[in-house]
Amino acid sequence: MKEGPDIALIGSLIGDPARANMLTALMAGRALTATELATHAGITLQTASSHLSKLEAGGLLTQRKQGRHRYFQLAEDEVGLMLENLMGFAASRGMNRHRPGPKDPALRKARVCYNHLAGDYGVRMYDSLIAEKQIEVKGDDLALTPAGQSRIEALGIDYAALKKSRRPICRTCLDWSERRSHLAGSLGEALLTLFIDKGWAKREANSRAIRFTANGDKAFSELFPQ
Amino acid sequence: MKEGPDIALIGSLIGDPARANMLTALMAGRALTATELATHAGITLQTASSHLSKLEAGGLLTQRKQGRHRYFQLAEDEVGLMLENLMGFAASRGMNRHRPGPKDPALRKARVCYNHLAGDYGVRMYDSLIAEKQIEVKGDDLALTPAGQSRIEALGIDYAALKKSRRPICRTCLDWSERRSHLAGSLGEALLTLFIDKGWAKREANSRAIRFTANGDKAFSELFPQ
DNA sequence: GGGATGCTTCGACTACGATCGAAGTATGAA
DNA sequence: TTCATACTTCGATCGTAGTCGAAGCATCCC
Repeated sequence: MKEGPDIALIGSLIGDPARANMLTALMAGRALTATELATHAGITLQTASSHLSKLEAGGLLTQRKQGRHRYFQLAEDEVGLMLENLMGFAASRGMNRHRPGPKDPALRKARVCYNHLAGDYGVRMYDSLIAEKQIEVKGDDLALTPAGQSRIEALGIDYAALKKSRRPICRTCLDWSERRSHLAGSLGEALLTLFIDKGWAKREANSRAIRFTANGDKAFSELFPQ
Repeated sequence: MKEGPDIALIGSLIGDPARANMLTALMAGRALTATELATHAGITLQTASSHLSKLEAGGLLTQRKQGRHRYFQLAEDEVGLMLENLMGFAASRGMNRHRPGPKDPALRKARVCYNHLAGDYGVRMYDSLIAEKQIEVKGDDLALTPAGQSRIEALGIDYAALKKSRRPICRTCLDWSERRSHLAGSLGEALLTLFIDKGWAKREANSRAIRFTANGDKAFSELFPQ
């Protein structure tokens, strides 16, 4: 009895609809203010404030003060991974809050998973990187090969900077729409940033969806052939 | 707003301490009766009954009637995997219900994860199988190699029977104590059953811990060298 | 300074869900 | 049949957590 870690604590944190909405909104990767999160959850600012402090106490969120705003975001990569995993499970049980709407296909095609690319595009990129041996599965985690390293540097990603951080560079994340792995970690983040900086892809407002431009689509397909 | 699957539903199911205790108890893999689960959770039978019907409605549990008993167990492999994943997250946040006690080391050494072996032994077995190319990572999932197939048949496992089932034979599961992968799926289950049938290992009562005998220890090390 | 805006804290209300006693159903044993 | 066990359903109670109004800080702008 009473063995192991306390899953009830996290469960209850996620279990409240208002908090779940906030977390889902934060899965889009942007840091959001308390007011924004309140409207996302459909509650008043006071209530949101109380929820946010609980989520922060539980280690799911961190806040940054900037002027008179407080920006909240998911505390670490692990939080995003855990949430995506839960979403996958919920989706597999048919626990959907909405009948699949017009937005759904866009989300399945390409979306933000906290800070990296997910959906069909995310999986395609991952598969391509594996097939071309630029990343490889090493025991339990993912590693960048020398070939992969020079490749991403050619793209303009600062490998040294990635390496300096304590965060893992590569890591897998389970996709709830595709039910397949895609690339997370600081490299996953850097790649998504790159696509956006280059103007290949754009985030849709108030959504996790990512829209690729015609050029971006072409460039992406060339970079990551099927 | 309101995108994606409803994580609040599962969250709230897991979020109640009584239900979390029941689920944790069921992670030991045995099917338990309502009365047993009630004592595990420290509540009366009536309350337990209400919780159990909720968990069943949520698709986390299934029940089997046997005489006047009702045996409850986790609905599918996915449920166990999801719970172990949550435990891993909770453990990483230091959310423990108890100060690490005397039982803790035993659990870390070898324990049941729903229906397969986890802990140090589970990870060792997994690593060994990979190193000897008896299972291999194939894209996103695990596959038994021809060498692995004849190997497990030599051990007395009915490969044809495993293959017939719709369940995946091999699959990875994230270990919350080791933070590494170990082998789940029907093969994982068959192997654990084998160890117990051969008398190499024994389940401890009312615990997820598994105790290997001296002989079992030796046999295990020979079968799965480091 | 004065007046927004953004957010937190306090206090009170409310509703939902966990809880258990009591009664009801089903299975098994004698 | 009768009694015992295993469990469910009903009904009532009770606590707690979510909710918001009002007031209190903090920051920024003019």
